[in-house]
Amino acid sequence: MATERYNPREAEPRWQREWAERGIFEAKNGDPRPKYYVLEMFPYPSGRIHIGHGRNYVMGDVVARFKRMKGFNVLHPMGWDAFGLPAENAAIERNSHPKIWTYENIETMKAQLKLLGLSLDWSREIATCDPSYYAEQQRIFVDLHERGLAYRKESEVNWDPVDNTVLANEQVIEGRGWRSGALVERRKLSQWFFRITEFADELLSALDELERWPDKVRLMQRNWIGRSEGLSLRFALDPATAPAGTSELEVYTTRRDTLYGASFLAIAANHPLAEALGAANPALAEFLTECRRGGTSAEAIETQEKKGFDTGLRAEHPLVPGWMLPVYVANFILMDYGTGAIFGCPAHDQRDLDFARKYGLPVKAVVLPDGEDPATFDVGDIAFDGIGHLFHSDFLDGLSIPAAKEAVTRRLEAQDLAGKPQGRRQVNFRLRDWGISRQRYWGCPIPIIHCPSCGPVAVPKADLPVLLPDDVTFDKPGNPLDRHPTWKHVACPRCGTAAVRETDTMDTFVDSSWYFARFTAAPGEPPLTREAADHWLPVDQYIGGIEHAILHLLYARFFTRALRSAGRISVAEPFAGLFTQGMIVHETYKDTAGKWLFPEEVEQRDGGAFRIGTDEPVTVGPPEKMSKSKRNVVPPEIVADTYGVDCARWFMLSDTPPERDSEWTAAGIEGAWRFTQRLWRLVGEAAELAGKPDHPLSFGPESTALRRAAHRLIAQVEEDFDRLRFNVAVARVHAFANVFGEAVAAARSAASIAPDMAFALDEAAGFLVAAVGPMVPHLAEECWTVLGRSGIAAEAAWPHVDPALLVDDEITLPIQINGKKRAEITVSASADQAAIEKAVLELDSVVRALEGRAPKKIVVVPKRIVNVVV
RNA sequence: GCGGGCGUGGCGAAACUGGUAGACGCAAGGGACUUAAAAUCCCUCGGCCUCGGCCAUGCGGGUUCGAUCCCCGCCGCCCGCACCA
Repeated sequence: MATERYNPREAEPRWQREWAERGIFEAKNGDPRPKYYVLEMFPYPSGRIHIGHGRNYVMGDVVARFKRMKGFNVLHPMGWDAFGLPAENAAIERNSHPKIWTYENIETMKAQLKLLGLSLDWSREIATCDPSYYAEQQRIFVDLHERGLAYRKESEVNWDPVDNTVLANEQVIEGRGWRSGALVERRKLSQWFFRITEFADELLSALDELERWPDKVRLMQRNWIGRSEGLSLRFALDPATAPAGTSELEVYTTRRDTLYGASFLAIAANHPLAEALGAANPALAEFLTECRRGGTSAEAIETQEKKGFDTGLRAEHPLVPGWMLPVYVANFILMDYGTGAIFGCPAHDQRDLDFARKYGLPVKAVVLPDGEDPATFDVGDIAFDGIGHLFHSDFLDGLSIPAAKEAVTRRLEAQDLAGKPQGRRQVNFRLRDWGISRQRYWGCPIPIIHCPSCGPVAVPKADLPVLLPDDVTFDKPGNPLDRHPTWKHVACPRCGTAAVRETDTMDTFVDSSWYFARFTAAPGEPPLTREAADHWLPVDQYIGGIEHAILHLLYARFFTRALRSAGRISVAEPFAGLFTQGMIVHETYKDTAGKWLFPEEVEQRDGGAFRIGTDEPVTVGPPEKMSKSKRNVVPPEIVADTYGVDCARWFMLSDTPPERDSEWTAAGIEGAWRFTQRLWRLVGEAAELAGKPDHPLSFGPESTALRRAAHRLIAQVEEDFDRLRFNVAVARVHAFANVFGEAVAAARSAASIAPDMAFALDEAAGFLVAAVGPMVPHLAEECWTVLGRSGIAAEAAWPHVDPALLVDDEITLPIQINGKKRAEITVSASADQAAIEKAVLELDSVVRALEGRAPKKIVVVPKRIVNVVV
């Protein structure tokens, strides 16, 4: 009997060796088959992985293996996002070197990933900290620098006082550093930037074409880019109040329709005009200082009072000569958005209203909600920002908001102020250029040399790479590169005088902005060739966490466009399909002393939880994201040893939709174990019963029914894989296993097995193995052997479905009376509507339900339902 | 505050995006095999009753022959953004 247990501990390593020896997962660039590029977001080598990290790799692996079976030349690579701060922190702690820590972790994690039986092309493995990787990144930087896409400017930056480095806006979450969690401070520094705003419009409009991206991510990016259409409008300043040499003030507004409701102008505290006025006004200067003290944290902003200071400056309303508006400095105006100045219309903007009430400024409504009486309408304390029509607005009266916006824009475009149109249409973006300078050692050096006479000069490509020096110390705070005795001192490549290297390194998000392109180069090829990149890109299916919805995914999109404009590649978008998977969560356990316990230390019985060994009661907490600190982690090694990785893979794919969080439970993994064993038994038994069958001349009803189920299984699972609905695919396999199990049981108890049934059993077993192959690849190989198939399962073709077997010749239709199901009828699939109606009306249950009444109408939806209406 | 999503048995979930609500699994209960256990197999499993029905997809309306699905109004969770003019 072939019913001995399947032993994954023996079989899994054996098949992994076999795959590696055959090299079947190594993609070839010249392969004539259609390409398919599947990629999971590459990991940061932080130490060890737990089973929670495995989910997206397993999902990607199912796709990769499935597409391989479908005949694609699949690229499924893996690498390491290896630069970053934790390595430096670890180096400080252990008095070691970031490189040592990083490469040790890579080794550990690589072994763990290999344990999962992933069909990865390890021949293309990369680590971003490898000089061969960052050398190319430096060349790209130089290319972008030449095109003005990388530039340097003095700017106020987000400073993380714990990590001692600068953060991009995207990396500040609720006023705190995304990694350290420290409250971010503002500092002024000279920084390198990537001109992502150059592509703001493209990055926004191209989102519409990313149809295989989640709507949620597209929306988040859309909001982040934050396009607004408005009017840039210059106000003439009253010469009597304006500082010398200043005659006008430019504001940006989207609500130019409400211009007749204006009651003040406000400028940012760091607006040049505010600074000029402050020079002559000590009280104002003091107010400006106070504004600068304000924190940028969410709490600080929320609780911060809206404060203003009347500068005494007066500006003339552009549409009403002689109407003078006061100019305030206000602490809520941002210098880096628009022009750093606004006009306030309190009636139709809540913030302006609060400000106006506080400083006793007029509130004049100019948009009337439809249906309101103009004589009695009053905004009170809630500004009206809804839809309505203009009133109290001269030539705009009666216009809708969009019409009024257009009318005002036309008028001000035509109106002259100091020889130029007073207003001009302007599109603004919330998106800021990407600051990439980091005052860290363990990153890609920025290939720039600062010369006292030439200024910043790019390192000539012939001199690249700028290598990180190994001999650095971490005993003092600050950047080790900066205090290295010799590294930064070089001659200016242009004039030869003594100069210094840029000691900042690049944000590690730069490293991950092009790694998918780096993978397209075959081993031995140059790191980024247009030919290879154009062949493989875009990535057909990208898989990773939702937490990268903005940061990584926006940067990678920008970088791809930047590479294209530098002539390095031809594609504009890096990822054609994106999938954001949910996390694996696990209950948490605490002992009586409040110490976290690992799941393997806890036993659950009799409705309680107890510590194994001591029997001490354990407090069970709700499922949370697996994390080392809470110890609610499951190491892959333990799962592999106990159940095998196929079992873990099966469990990870079962039950929960892949985009949702999934709970890891002991009962769940047990269930997966039972099913994998059942698969093994069923296939083994079928193989034994069927022998080596020939194709029979005809099929009886039983064998046909089994074949229908098997062919339908393949068709359905194929669709499920294409839509990444792994949980549904698993359910279909279960359902088929039930059908198949009955057929096997019937065959077992039969006196003899007819040739058609022998064939059907063998075919069904093969289809079942093919369907589960991408999910449980090791088990599939064992089954493949048992079935006596040639070759190996990983290289097998996806089964061919006979379309004739997908259509039933009889169908069962539910029958509703007035929309409620009352009966069923089985008819020939070719029965026409009249025949169905007739048959339905003759049914006992229908006759009874009609109680002698004549049906008003009968709705027959072909192949779906019959509804009799009385 | 703005934007978005989600509410289906004890639990995870399905339901061809308007057509038999609860597929499939987990847990639970009962049974078979066994000296016993494990393993395996079979049955039951949304609620209520008069065993033929009635009520059930967060709540209340609506559209439709027919609504988990579409529309309107609530309630409750979750996520993103956050002084963006």
